[in-house]
Amino acid sequence: MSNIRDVARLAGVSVATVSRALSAPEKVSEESLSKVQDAIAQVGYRPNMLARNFRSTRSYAVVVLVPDIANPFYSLFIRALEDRAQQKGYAVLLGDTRGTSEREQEYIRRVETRLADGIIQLRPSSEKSQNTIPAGIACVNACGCELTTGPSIRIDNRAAARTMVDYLISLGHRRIGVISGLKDNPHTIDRLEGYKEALASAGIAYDKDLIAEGDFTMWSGLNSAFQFCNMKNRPTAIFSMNDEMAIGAMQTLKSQGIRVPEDMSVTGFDDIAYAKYCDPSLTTISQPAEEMGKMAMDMLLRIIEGEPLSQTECVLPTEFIIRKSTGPAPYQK
Amino acid sequence: MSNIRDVARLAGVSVATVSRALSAPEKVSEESLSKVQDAIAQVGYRPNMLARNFRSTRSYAVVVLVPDIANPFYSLFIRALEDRAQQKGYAVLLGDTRGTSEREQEYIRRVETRLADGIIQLRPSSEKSQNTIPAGIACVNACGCELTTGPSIRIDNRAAARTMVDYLISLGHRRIGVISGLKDNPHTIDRLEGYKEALASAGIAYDKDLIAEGDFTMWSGLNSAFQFCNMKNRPTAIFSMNDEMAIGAMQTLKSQGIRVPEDMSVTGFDDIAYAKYCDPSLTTISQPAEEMGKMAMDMLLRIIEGEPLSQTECVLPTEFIIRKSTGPAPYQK
DNA sequence: TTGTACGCGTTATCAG
DNA sequence: CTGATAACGCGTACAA
Repeated sequence: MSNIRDVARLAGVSVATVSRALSAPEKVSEESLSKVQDAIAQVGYRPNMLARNFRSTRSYAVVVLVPDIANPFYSLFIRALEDRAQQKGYAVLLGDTRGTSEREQEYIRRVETRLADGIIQLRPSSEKSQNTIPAGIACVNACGCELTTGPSIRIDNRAAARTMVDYLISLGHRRIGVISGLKDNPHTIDRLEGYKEALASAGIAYDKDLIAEGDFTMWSGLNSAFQFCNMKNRPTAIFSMNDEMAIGAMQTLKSQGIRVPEDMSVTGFDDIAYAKYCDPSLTTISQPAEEMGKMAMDMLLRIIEGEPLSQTECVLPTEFIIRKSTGPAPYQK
Repeated sequence: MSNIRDVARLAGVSVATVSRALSAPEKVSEESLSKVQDAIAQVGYRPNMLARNFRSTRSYAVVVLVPDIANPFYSLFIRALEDRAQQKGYAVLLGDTRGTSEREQEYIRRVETRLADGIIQLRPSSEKSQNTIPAGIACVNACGCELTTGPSIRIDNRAAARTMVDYLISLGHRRIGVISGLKDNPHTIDRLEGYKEALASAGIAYDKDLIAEGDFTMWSGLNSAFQFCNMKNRPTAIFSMNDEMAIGAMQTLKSQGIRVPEDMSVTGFDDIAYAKYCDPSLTTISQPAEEMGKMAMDMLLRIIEGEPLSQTECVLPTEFIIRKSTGPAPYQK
């Protein structure tokens, strides 16, 4: 509970000297410095960062807005973000929005009231999905899409999806079901685009009955898969827009006696930790979450500190990972 | 960028009145109130919380120390903690320690320098595993064990483990392998105690060769399981100290042609989301993470605000969940 | 190199 | 009910 004045008094110097001893030791004589250090140790002085932040009108904290922290895909991002922030002396304020814009508003308000210096957005935003973050607030989207406005880090979702579907087609699949995210989710849109491109270039007609709308949860994957099981002319492969839904879908298929990949191939997206361990292990697209988080944080801090940005949008490469959930299309009568 | 003085000037009142209009509107006349509100709207005033916090020597933030945010078990806790903190007007500072006490120190320092008002510890701590949190810092362990000192929320790990092993024994298993966490981890110690108790009361001798040390990761479960596969007299059941290791272990068993549960039963601990969806679904112990997080946060905020604690240690009930990874012991020659 | 003095935006006290 | 003013702890011109 001691303050800088106590230290100054004990050391026999002024508060200014103590302040300098802490933030710019080279501007203080050896003698004063050691006297100050002794005094600090003696009274157990800890600078009051609340006061320091107040003075500098900076909180040295950054809000990370995440739709759901329990989603393992976001966990990877957050770990990278936190790591980087810590390195640079910033704190991460966790903002689990639970998908509601109401909660999002509360966190935005934290920036407006100076409790945070900026925002990392972990939700794909575009012009359509109303971007609720007011202009004038430092913000980087670490998980963007093609239509994202403002600074962002992203992958090429369309190209990645296309790669995946091209691969399925190369295995002989012609009827390829899709388990998508919510219809208006920008990732859904980009990835669906890639799916359509792949079909088109193989001369396969797009059939909207092959699109099942999920919401990126395992549970929705489980349900969507039933839709395909019950079709008279069911698909021979399922392109799921994330790993969790793919895993849920495989569960359903197994329960219906459909073998993966012999009877039906299944693919995921994201490459969460579990994708490698599920049964069969999942063919998927790996996102460089670590790298993306790091870059997003760097970009945000640069904006906050008023440094120039070399680029405002950054597209990182994905990795296509073939595992055991995919195989040749079964013979169709 | 406008401050309370600007508002006061525009509204034609004093700064004190503006301050009161915001924090105690009932102490201000209707007339002044509306003048103030108009002025606030007009200049787009946002109170500077940095100044407010400085004034009140409180940051209204709480550090959540977590060994690894990517661990799905902790995610559930964090979600509950964040939810509760948000409700009560506190922010959550994410403190991913990556298991290092160095990082832990940095976050403790944040409390000492007033950047946070207290700490939620999501690591089982005991007298032995040196508790690095200095006295005088408000701290609650949301994930305690029997030896945890200070305020804590926990489950009865020993009893839960015993319930699980009793169940395996009731299925006819006599040789029950254990995949433990690190040896000195308090959870490991408590759960191992429960294991031993169950064996003892069934008159089964404890065999230390049946204990494989893991580290709570899927990978370590995968490895540990090999140890059992290769034994001449291999166990008929594996009691894994968390779900991830159990899932890893099942992967190994499958790869070795050992069927679960026909040839070998496997059990987990925690009941993470995947436990229900893996194949076969996992018999496990469910911890009330939501409730635990909520209670831990409530307890911490009570300490911070100087309110009396009705109890300093709280033990919550677990749920024993039987799924498909366990079955009768196979016939042994 | 060092010290003095002021300001940052807010709340609390106290007198009106 | 209202207003003037003194804190809160720190950084930093400016003067010495």
